[in-house]
Amino acid sequence: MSTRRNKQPTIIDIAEVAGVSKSTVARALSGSPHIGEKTRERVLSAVRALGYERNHLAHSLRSGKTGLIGLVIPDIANPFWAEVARGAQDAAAASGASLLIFSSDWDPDREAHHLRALRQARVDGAIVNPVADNVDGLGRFGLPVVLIGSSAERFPELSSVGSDIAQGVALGLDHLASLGHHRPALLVGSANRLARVRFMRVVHDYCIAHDIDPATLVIEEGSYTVESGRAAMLRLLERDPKAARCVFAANDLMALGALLAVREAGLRCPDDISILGFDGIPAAAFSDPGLTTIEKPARTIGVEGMRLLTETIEGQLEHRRVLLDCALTSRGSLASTNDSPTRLMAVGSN
Amino acid sequence: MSTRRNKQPTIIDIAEVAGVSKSTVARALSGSPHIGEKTRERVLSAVRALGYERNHLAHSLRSGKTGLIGLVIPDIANPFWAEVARGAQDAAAASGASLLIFSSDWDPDREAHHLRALRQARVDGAIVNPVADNVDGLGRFGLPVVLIGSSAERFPELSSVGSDIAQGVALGLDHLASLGHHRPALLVGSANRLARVRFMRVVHDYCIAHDIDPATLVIEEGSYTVESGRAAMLRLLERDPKAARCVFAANDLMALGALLAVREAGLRCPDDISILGFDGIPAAAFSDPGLTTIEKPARTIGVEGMRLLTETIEGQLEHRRVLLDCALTSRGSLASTNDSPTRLMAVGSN
DNA sequence: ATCTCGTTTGGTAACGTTCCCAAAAATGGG
DNA sequence: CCCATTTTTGGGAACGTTACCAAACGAGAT
Repeated sequence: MSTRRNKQPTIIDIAEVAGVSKSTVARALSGSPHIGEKTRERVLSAVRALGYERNHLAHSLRSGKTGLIGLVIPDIANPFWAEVARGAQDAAAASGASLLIFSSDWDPDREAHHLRALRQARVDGAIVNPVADNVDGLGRFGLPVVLIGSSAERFPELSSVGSDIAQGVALGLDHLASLGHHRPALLVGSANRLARVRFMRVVHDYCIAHDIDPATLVIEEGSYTVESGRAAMLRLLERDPKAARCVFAANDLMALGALLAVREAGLRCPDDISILGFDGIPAAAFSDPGLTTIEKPARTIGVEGMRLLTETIEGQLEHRRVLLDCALTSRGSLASTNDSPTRLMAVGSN
Repeated sequence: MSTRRNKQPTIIDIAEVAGVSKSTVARALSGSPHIGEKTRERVLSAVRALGYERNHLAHSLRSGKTGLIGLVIPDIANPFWAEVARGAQDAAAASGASLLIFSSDWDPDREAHHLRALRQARVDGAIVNPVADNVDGLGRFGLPVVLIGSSAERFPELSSVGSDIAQGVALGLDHLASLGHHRPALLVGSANRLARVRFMRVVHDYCIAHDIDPATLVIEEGSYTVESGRAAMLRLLERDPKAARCVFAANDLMALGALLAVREAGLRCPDDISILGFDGIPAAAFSDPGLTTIEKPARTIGVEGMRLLTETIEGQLEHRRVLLDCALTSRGSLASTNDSPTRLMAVGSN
């Protein structure tokens, strides 16, 4: 009946040492007022002596709360999502919760698999960036959920936090227009991805509002990777070397790829071709020229997502949709159309 | 006594529906052979009908295994560690485990805090990149641990997996020597960081072995960030503009910072100054010129760490130290000393 | 001294599993 | 058709915690 060796002590061990019942130990540990001052001291010193740490599993099983939060994002190795994860993690740590992080790789099957794992782990809730079109999987998740990122608006009945793409795109297109680029070529993502549809719709709306015929825009398709951006830019240059003076990419990786392609083609950015990115990944600061980009508030998305989820779990919040503003980060990849038109000739003849 | 509404069903609910005892349900679920074929069918169809999912908490409490693995790294938003995390996560997912990821921010207190949280969550084991000098915290962790990264050798009694820095540094210095750079300037990390000490020792050993006096090496200190690398490079150029023809940075971020500083100073890489990085972060591919770097097998470190940990947990493995080879990724930031000496003049007079 | 009231304590039943042991049912041989 | 043996099933107890209820205790009022 003595303290078991080689195992973590339980409240029963404590009770034995302190000479009280386990109920009393539980009271001392939970800071209940219904306990004498000297007994509390005795229990707490026994706790210190044995190095007791409460078994979170048993606590969770009894109380129904695990202190675990699920985070399902496309790819933790992707700098944007890593930043979101960091924000969520900081917020979670601040409220004493732990994060279970999963990468879905934009695969609905994997997402469903991870959601199931989260439910079985009895997480208190989850923050999810839902992939394309599995409406049902999320619907029957049955736990508090906060959606993050672009595709959140597909589920208007769930709380969500994302960056305001419409505001970001408008910010970018306004800025490009102010430099004289009224009809930038677009580097968009794969046709089957929701983000592409949304990006296109926002651009379309902007064009309508600004008396530009959307049909006249030059569009190339990539898959959100550097390599696909490079290939798309090469296709663009091949299609019409002179037409593309300005490119607006739907994410920074493709923009950086475009930058590589421009250099590869013997052209210069921004002198010959201006490039505007979207996301604000750290790597955009290290390119030459530095990539001017519309920066999504990645870390804040994680923090706010966690905050919304906490409130949802505590039942204080019925439903909310948070849209965070994007910001323009100017580096060197944009030039005005009035700048050195001769330069284009010089390099073109090179 | 009927199925509770609005709650996840338990094996008791299943037992009721299938008209058997909970023991029988447990047997059907665990695939035990001691059960009749038709009863198993009946139970399983009840499981499907109710949408039962086993409560992982109760299972863990009873069995003593949680299927949770802790991962403590300096910063999940750091591309190198994000890549490690991805590798660990893939390996974990393959064996049905879930990862609890924590960022220590190189702070021993945070690390200790996270290790305590992991112990309370009753994780089956942990993969840790230990920060500087808290030998004790890890020693009394009391759970299976695998160390990853550079500082692992501080704890020779624990299994660990890391990249072979000595091999990587030798690879880099050999390569630089083959280009005529026999005495590269060194951009190292903060003096209080273990990684810096190790890097320096390896360089020292290499120099002794190659008849180079280590004392003649020019050394600048940064703190593993782009900005600190930029500042260090600027100091280096100020110290002696002509001396530094080649810089070997202890990590890629500082190398990229150095690249920015070189450009800022009106010089060119690699024509005027060669830069070699260390790590192999994705961003190194997007700079101009692309950063030649010694690439650590980040993702493999995560995968192998997870593999070692699994074996340790299962008791198959007593102790092992795995060292993975680094690889040289050549991009464009290195030039031979024989290349265009006139170029230096031309730019220098610019 | 007795009674009441408030504080402090212990006992016990959950939470949902798994595991062991014994009871029941099915099988086979005489 | 009965007994021995195997297969299948049910009834607990346990994992470590929390929560509720009742018992014990002291103190103050009568």
